Amino acid sequence: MDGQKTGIDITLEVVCGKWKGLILWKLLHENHMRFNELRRAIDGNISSRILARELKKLVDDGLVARIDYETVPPRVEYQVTPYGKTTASFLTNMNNWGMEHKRQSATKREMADLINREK
Amino acid sequence: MDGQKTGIDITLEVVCGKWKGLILWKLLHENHMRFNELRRAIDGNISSRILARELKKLVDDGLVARIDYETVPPRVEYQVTPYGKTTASFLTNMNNWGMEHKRQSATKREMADLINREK
DNA sequence: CGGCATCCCGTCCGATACTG
DNA sequence: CAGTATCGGACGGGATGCCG
Repeated sequence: MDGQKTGIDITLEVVCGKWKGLILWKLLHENHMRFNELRRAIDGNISSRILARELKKLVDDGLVARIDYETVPPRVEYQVTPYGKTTASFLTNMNNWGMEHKRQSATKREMADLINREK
Repeated sequence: MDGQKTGIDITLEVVCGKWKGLILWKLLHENHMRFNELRRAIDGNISSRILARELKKLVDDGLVARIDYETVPPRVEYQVTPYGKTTASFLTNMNNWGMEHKRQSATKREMADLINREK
C-alpha cells in the first residue's frame, strides 16, 4: 500500500514559510547582495528582524552563504551556495505557476475571506 | 530597482505547510480517494483532524473537489480539480529535487540540531 | 466512516525600539 | 549598516476523545 515515496516534504522543509522561497529567488538572480539591499528588493515589506531570522535558517540549511567583511560600518553580503543554486529548478516552476494563476488565486482568497467574515 | 515580479509567494500560499503539497501530490496520482484511504496513503502519520483541515483549505482554494455521497455510513471522495491539476508541473519538480537531496538535507539538519543542543 | 471539539504547544510573522 | 531585544498575535501541528 502506498509505495509512492515523495521528496515533496523535504522540499517544503526548505522553502516553506512566507519568505524563504522569495529570498532565495531574489538571491539567485543577483548572486550577491547586502542585507538592506536584499530587504529593499523584496516587495512585501519584510522587517529586518524577520529577514535576519529567515536568512539564518537558509545559512543553516547550507543554501546561502554569509560573508562578513568585518568592517566598520558593517558590511555583510549574502549569496547562494552551489547547493542553493540547485533549487533554481523548482523555484522557476513555482514562479511560473504563480504568475499564471495570480488572478485566480486572488479572487478565490477574497471569496474565502468573505465566507469567513460571515461567521 | 527590483522590477523582478515573483509568483513564488502565490505558489507558497497554496502548498505551504507540512501537508498540503503532500496531499495534493497523492491525489494527483490516484484521481479519487476516500478520506481514510488518503489518510493511510500518507506516510508521515497525519491525524484525521489535520487532514480534514488541510483538505478544507485545498477545497476552499479550488484545487480539490469534495464529493459527498450522503450515505450512511458516510462516503466522501476527494479528487483534484482541473485547476488543481495545473500544480502538477511544479510539484513534480519539487518532488524530484527532494528525492535528489534527501540525504544532504538530513545530514544538514542533524548538524543544525547538534549545534542547537550545544546552546 | 468522516469528521468535529477541546486543549495544548511551538513556530511564524510582525511592530517598535534600540545597539555596536 | 546590520542586525538584536522585547512583546504580542496568529497559525500550524498534534493528542485525545466524542458524534451522527
